[in-house]
Formats: sequence, structure tokens, C-alpha cells
Amino acid sequence: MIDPFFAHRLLAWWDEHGRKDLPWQQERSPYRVWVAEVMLQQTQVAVVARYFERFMARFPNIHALASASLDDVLHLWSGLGYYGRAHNLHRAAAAVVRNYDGVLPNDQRVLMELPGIGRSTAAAIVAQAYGERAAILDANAKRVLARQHRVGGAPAVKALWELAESHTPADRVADYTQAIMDLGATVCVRRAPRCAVCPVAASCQARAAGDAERFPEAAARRQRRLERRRFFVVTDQTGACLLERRPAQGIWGGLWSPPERDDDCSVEAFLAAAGISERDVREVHNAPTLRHGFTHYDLDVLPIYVQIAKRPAEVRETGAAWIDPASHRLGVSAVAAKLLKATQTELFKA
DNA sequence: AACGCGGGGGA
DNA sequence: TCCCCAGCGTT
Repeated sequence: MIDPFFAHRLLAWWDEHGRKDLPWQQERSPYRVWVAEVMLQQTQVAVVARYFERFMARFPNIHALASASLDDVLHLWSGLGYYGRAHNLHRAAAAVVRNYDGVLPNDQRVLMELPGIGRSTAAAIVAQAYGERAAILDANAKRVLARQHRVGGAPAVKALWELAESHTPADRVADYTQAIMDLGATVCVRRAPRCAVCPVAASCQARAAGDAERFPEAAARRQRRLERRRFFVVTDQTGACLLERRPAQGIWGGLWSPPERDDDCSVEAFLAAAGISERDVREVHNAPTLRHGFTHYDLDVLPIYVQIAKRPAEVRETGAAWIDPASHRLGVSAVAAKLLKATQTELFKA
């Protein structure tokens, strides 16, 4: 049984308490909404806010994005994670310029054919940018609806999409979409929801049952993997660091990082392959272990710091480059930046 | 349907 | 230390 006043009460609440000053809500354009929605995939609002305007300043419109190099796009994405999003954004921008004359389609089904745009993101774009009726089901809406109707278990996702569709009103779609996300983000929060100030608490079944925190049902815990990775962090006296472009497949695919080698690669063999003379090596020692948290497994990063007296004349093999520590060009991945920072700290102490 | 993908926030 | 976050693409 769908409460016909659900959307009405939600909108009335949003008019008074909703968020209306987020960066991507200003001078709202399809392009800005699109970029924001992609950045916001599995990424918290406060984090995206630090990247959004910088990205917009560098790529103010879809043509600027489409004609940019992938390295430039990755550079501005560095630290945001899920770098496949940046690849897809870049590819989709080129496709929109080529196929739609640079105008982002206003149809949900058409949008979903673009790389990186799924059901929820496509719905958010058409609702926020074009005012077309479309239902979203992000983590916030999922939590609100799962509690409102007290649905859990395996079939929950399908049921929640149907509930999202039936609750979405025909008018004020953009505001409603924002409202249900704001409610989930500020009132119907994961732990200790503030039901006392919730506009839809009266019809909330989980609230009535007193078990709101049980919803949405958590996925089964996954096994965590432990991985050990070994990087050769080679810096010179200016702090410049040797990087390699990583293989397209696998972790940090296509990004730049300090050279990674197997445990059975000796320091001598690495230096020889890189064309670095051993007499240029001033010091080699193991650094303290850096632990890097990961979604499904942990990485043990065991960098070996190598100080060399000067840049070797010829180390530019395929895919190798020196990175300037001041600019961090070449779309350096966050882990490379962390390793650089650790390296520089070590050099500073030495 | 399940899994891989990243980094950060918060308890 | 762990779960979660304005999900998507692949298998």
C-alpha cells in the first residue's frame, strides 16, 4: 500500500530543511549534473565537494572534456578512486560530442547506453537537469524506502526499485529526488536515525516495529584478502620520482605508479634494467611498512627507498617517466602520491 | 546474482 | 578496525 502523501510530506520538509547550496546545484546544467553524479557514485558528498569545482574549472564544458587527454582527466581525478569512472566519463563525453552534437540526451534509456551511466545515474540526470520523471535508488533512497516499508532480504533490490518508481511524483521531480536523498543523508541516517524530526515517520513500518537500524539489510561479509606489493621508489636529489605506467588491467590500471616488481627481483637487477648505475646508488634500505586500506583486501606496501646521486641519462624505457614532485603530473595515482610523500619525508629526515 | 573497483569518513 | 558511501561494468 503506497501512501499517496509520502512525496507531498517529503517535499514540504525539503522546502524548509533540504540542501540547496551544494556546488552542483548552482548554475545547474546537464553537464554539471552529469559530472557530479558520476563523482558521487560510491563517494561521499563532502569528498566530491573538494574535487568538483576544480574539475569544472579545468573542463568547463563537455567539449573541453572530450578534447582533453586522458592523462589530464585522470590527473584531476587522482585521489577520488574508482578511476574507471574517469575513463568512462572521458569516453562518454567524446561519444556525446560525436553522436549528439555535444548535447547530453534527456532520455533515461539513451543515457544508460553511455559508459559509466547506469539506471540510477541516468535517472538523477534526467530528473535534476531536465525535470523528467524518473526514479533514483541511491544508498539514501534505499535506506529511506527499506525502512518505510520494512523490506529486506535478497529480493529487496527489485522491490525497492518498484517502491522508488511508485513514490516518485510527476511534478517537482528534481526537488523530490533531492529531498529523498537529503532525508537519507541528514535524518534517516544509518545509525541512530532522527525519527522525531522525520516527515514520514508516521507511516514508517520499521519505526513502528522499532527496528529501523536493521534496514537496509547488510550484505554478507566478504572474505578479506591480504596482498603484498613491492614498489621501487627511486628519487633523485630534487625529489623527482621514477614512475611507470601500469598495465591497463588490474589494480590502478593505466595509472602511473612507482615501478612494481616481484619479490624475487633483486635491487641490482632492477637498477640494471632501469639503466641506473650502481655507483650512482647512495643508499638502499627498507622503509617502514605502509598499510593501505582497501575495500576487499589489504595491501602491504613495502617500498624500497633508493637515493641516487643524479638522474641517469637514459632511464626512459617504455612507459617510464620522472614525475615532478611539485606538479604530480601524468595522472599519478593516490598511492604514488602517498609513496612520494613517504619518500620525501624519509629524505627530509636523512 | 556476485564480484571488483579506491579512498575517505565515522563509530 | 570495520562498515559504509548520490553505482557501474563484467562475468
